[in-house]
Amino acid sequence: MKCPFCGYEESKVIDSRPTDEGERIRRRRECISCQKRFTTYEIIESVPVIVVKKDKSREVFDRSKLFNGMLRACEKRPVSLEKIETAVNEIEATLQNSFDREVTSVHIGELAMDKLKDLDEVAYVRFASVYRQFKDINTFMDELAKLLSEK
Amino acid sequence: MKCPFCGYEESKVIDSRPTDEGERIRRRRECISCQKRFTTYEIIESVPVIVVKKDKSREVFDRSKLFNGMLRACEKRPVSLEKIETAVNEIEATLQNSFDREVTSVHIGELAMDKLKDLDEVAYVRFASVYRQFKDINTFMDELAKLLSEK
DNA sequence: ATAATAAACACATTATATTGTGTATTTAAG
DNA sequence: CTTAAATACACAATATAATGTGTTTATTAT
Repeated sequence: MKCPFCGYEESKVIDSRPTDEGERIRRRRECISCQKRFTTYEIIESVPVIVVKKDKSREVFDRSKLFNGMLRACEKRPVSLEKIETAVNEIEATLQNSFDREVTSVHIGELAMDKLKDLDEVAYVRFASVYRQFKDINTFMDELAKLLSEK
Repeated sequence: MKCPFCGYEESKVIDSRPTDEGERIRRRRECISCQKRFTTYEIIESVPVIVVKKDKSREVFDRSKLFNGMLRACEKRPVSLEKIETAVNEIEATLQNSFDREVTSVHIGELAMDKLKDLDEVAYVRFASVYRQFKDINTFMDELAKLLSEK
């Protein structure tokens, strides 16, 4: 590993300890060239889940959006909140455990539909028909208008 | 290192490569217990940078705040997560390499705007408008008009 | 569409990191 | 101000990671 002080490309480990109950490894390194010491951490690759929509735009996965979408689909249907919550938990876990950094909105929609299919057929059909989103420059203009009016 | 899947506390390295010109080490690990694989990165400990805000109050530089601000600006825009991440990395590196332990929030905002200008004009205008809090509304509208006419 | 780049995978050989034990020092908390 | 926790440091014995080479797949750019 490159030395942060002199930029030399080799350093050796002089101490190595697990931290945070094994979640990380802290290493103390020493530069081969300048002998200066520094600390490093080995961490598990962070996987922020990003949703890629049909128009290729991206946004952070929002659990509550998914929850609300599924809840709307289940309106006046015999599906308990607990069941929806469980379904959302399972979908979220699926996204976290997949090592894809980006997931398509279509894929999430499919996961949601799979769950709804098992929960309630009517809710499933509703969701399937509503799961469409179009965003363009007009959305942007709306946001701007809102910001301007606040001023 | 603890397995992110089953939580078992031992895993072994099956591949190890330097990345980013030796700035990091990427390792591919396999859980001793469940055999599932995951990726880790060894990175140099970040030296805390202090941000001086407009009201002269100070706080530790929070990378994720900058990331989120830029991500918000890019919301529903065709800017990949990787590009934002790269921009944030470069800004963070700039801050780390500056000799000053303290940086103004204004300076960070300018660095972010410079990056966004190259990534996406709409994102840039959004960020700039929020960041400058509409001090010069006409300049802002001019930029917007320019963007719309290009469409 | 395709070329270039990066990540994932495999495997063998060499070299280096890990771990226990112990002390000292710094940092955070009461 | 004192104590607990985390970090830094040292060293020796053992186990594991690093590296070269090469193939495959996935991602990004042209």
